[in-house]
Amino acid sequence: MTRRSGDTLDRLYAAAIELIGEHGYSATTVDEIVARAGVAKGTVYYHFKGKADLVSALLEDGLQRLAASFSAEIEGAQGPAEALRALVHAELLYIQRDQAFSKLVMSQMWRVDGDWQQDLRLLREQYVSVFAGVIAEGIESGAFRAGLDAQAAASTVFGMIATAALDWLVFRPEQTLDEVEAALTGMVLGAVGAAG
Amino acid sequence: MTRRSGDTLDRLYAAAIELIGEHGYSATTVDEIVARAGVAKGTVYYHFKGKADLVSALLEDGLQRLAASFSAEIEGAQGPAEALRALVHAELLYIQRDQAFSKLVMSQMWRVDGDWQQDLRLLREQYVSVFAGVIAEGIESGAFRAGLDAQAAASTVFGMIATAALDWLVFRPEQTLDEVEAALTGMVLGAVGAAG
Amino acid sequence: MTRRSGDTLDRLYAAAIELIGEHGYSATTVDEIVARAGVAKGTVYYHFKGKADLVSALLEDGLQRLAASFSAEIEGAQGPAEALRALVHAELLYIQRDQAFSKLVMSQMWRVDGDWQQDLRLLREQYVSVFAGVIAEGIESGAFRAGLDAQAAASTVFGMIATAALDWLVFRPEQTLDEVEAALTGMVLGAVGAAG
Amino acid sequence: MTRRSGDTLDRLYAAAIELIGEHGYSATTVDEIVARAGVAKGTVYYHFKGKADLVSALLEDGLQRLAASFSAEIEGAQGPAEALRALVHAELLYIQRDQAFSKLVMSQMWRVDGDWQQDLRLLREQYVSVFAGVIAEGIESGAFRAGLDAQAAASTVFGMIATAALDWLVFRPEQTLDEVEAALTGMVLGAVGAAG
DNA sequence: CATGAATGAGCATTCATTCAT
DNA sequence: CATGAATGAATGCTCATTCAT
Repeated sequence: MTRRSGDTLDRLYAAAIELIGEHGYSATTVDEIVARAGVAKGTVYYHFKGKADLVSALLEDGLQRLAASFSAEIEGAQGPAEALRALVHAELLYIQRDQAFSKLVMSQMWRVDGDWQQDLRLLREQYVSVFAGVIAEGIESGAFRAGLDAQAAASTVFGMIATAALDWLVFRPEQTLDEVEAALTGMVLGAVGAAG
Repeated sequence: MTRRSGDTLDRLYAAAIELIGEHGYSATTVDEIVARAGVAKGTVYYHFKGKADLVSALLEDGLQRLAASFSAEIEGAQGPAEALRALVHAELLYIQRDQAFSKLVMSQMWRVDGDWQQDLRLLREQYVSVFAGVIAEGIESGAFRAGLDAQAAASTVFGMIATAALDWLVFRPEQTLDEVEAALTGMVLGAVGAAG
Repeated sequence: MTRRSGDTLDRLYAAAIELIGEHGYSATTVDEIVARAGVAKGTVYYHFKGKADLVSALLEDGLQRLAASFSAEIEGAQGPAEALRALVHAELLYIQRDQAFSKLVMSQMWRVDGDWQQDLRLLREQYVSVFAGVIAEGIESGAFRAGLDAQAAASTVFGMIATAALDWLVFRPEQTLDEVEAALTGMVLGAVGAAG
Repeated sequence: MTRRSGDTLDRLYAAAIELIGEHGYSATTVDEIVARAGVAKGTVYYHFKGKADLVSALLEDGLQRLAASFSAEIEGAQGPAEALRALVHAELLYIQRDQAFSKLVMSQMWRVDGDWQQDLRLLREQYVSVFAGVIAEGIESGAFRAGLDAQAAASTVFGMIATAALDWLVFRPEQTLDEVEAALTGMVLGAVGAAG
C-alpha cells in the first residue's frame, strides 16, 4: 500500500505536511505544494488520485513512523510508571521533530467529515491503545489509581501531552525539551495516580 | 426577504460557528453560512469586511461568553482544589454546550498565520490565566505540588480538559457528563499534586 | 428640467463629478459618491432614478455652465480672429476650473453606448457649433483659409484645445495659464490660416 | 475545449482591446473577454495576474506596434514639413486600423490612478517625442514658427490628430481617409507655422 | 426629505483537475 | 515518469437598488 518512487514522493510529502500543518488542508493549494516540492503540477495527479489522496497517503506514512518510534520506546521499560515516562518522552520528541505533522493531526482530529477521517481515527487509536495498554497494566499492578477507565485515561493523557507539547513549541519555544519533559512527566504520573 | 433586524448578527454568528466547527474555516463557504442564517449574502459584507472579519468578530463574542461563564464559577469556591473542580465543571459544561465553537478554537489554536490569530491568542490567555491563578494559589498554600510552573501547568490542564471533553463528545458520546467529570477531576487534581 | 433642492444636490453633483472625473463612471461607486457628499445612500435614489440618472442630470448642469461661459465670451469680440482668441481663453479657463468635469467628458466622448451618450452628443454639439459659427464667419470674411470645412475644423480646434489643456493640467502643471494660452492661441490661429 | 496554443494571448489581446475600446475598462467583464476570445475564464488568470495585468500587457503590446509604424514612416521624409505630413498620415492610418485601441488610450489618458497608468505615460511619451523631434528640427531650420515650444506643440498636434481622427470615425464616418487627411494636414502645418 | 440595513445578481478571482505532449 | 497550458465550477466579494422607518 505504501508508495515509493525515488524522492519525488518524499518531496511532495514533506511539502504537503509543512504547508498543511501551517495553514490547514483546505487553505493549502496544490500549486503551493508543488512549488515547494519543486515538481510540476501534473506530477501530483500522476501519482495520486487527487489532493485528498495525497494527504491520505501522507497520513499512512506518518502513522508508520509514529508506530515505529513508539514501540521502540516501551521495550525494556521497567514497569508501567517507567513505560509511561518513556511514552511521554517519545511523544514529546516525536512532536518536536514532526511538528508540522502534529499540527495537522490536531487540527483535523475532531472533524466529522473529510475523506481521510478514517485514516486519522486509525492513527489516533494507534496512539491511544499504546497508552491504554500501559495504563491498564498499571491499574492491575496497583501502581496506578484503581477505578481509572484505561481507555478514557489514555485519551486524556494523550491530549495532555499533545497540547502541552504544541503549547510549548508555539507559545514558549524558549524552554528546553528537558524542562518541559520533567514538568509534564510529573503531571502525567500524578494524573494516573502513580505513587510518586 | 427577511427584514427583522437586531438578531441578524446573532444568526450569522450561530451559523458560522456551527459550520466552521464542523468543517473548518476554509472549507466553510459564505454561501453555506448565509443559507443557514437565512440572510442574503451581501449582508455579511454589509456588517463585516469579509469572511475572516466575521470569524474575528465571532471569536471576540465567544471570548466574552466564556469569560463570563468562568468568572461566575470560581466565585465562592472554598480553596484552590474546590476552585479547580469548579473550573473542570465549567469548562466541560461550556464545551458541551458550545461544542462547535470549541472545535473551531482547537482546530485553529496552533496555526501561525491567519487574520484572527490575534483574537485566538487573547482567548487562550483568558482561559489559561484563570487556571494559572488558581494553580498559583494552590502552590502557595501548599495544596498543590511545590515546584510546579503555574503557567505551564495551566496550559496543560486546559489541554487535558479540552481534549478529554472533545474526545468524549466525538468518540464516546454515550458517557454522561457526570461520569466524565468524575474521572477527569480525579486526573486533574492528581496532575497538580492535590492531596487526594 | 433642472432639479434644485437646497445644497444636497449640489454636493452630490460635486462629489460625482470629482470621482467620475478621476476614476471613470463604472469605477465610481454610489457608496463613494455619497460618502464624499456626506449624505446617505438612499438620498441618491430619492432624487434620481439611479446612478446613470444622476450623471445625466449632472451633465445637463455642466452643459449650462459651459454654454453660459461661452456665449458671454464671444460677445463684443472684434471679428473672427478675436472671437477665436476669446474662445481659446474661455475653454482653457473652463477646463482649468472644471477639470474633473472635463476629464469625465473626454473619457466618455467616443463611447458608443451608455445611457447618457445622448447628453454628451448635445454637449459636444454645443461646444463645436460655437466654434463652427466663428470659423464659418472667418472663412466668409476671408480672415481664415478658404476651403476649410467649418464643421470639421471646429471639431479639430476643439480637440486641440481640450487635449492641450488636459496635457497641461496633468503633465505640465508648472506652466501658467498665460503661457499655455499664448502658445495655444498661436497654433489655433495658424491652424485656421488666420493672417498673422 | 480549445487546445491550440500560441495564439491564446493574441486572441485575448484582440478581444480585450475591442471590448474595452467600446465600453471602457470597468464596464468590460472578463466573461465577455474570454467569450469573444474563445478561451476559458481561468486562462486569463493562468497567463496574467488579473484583469488589470492583462490590460497592462496589452498596452505594452500596442506600444510596440505603434512605435514600429511611426519610425518606419519618418524615414526618407524630405525635411520637417514632409515628416510632419508623414506622421499625420501614419497616425490617422494607425487610429483607423486600431480604432479600438485608440479609444481605449484616449479614454484612459488623463486618469490619475489605475494600475497601468505607468504604461500609458510611456506610450504617450513615445508618441509625443517623435512629433517633438520633427517639430524641433523644423524650428531650427526655420521651416516652422520660431518661439514654438516643441514639447507642448507636439502634445497639441498629437491631440489635434487624435481627436480629429476619432471624431471622423465616430461622428462622420462617411468621409474618406484622403479628405480627412488633406484637411487635417493643412491645419497641422498651419498650427506649427509652416510656410504654406 | 432623508436614512441605512438588507438584498441578490453579477463580478473578479481561485484552484483542483484534465490531457496532449 | 513527468510536464504545464488550459479548463470551468465554485468562491469571496461588490455594488446598484429597494424599502421600512
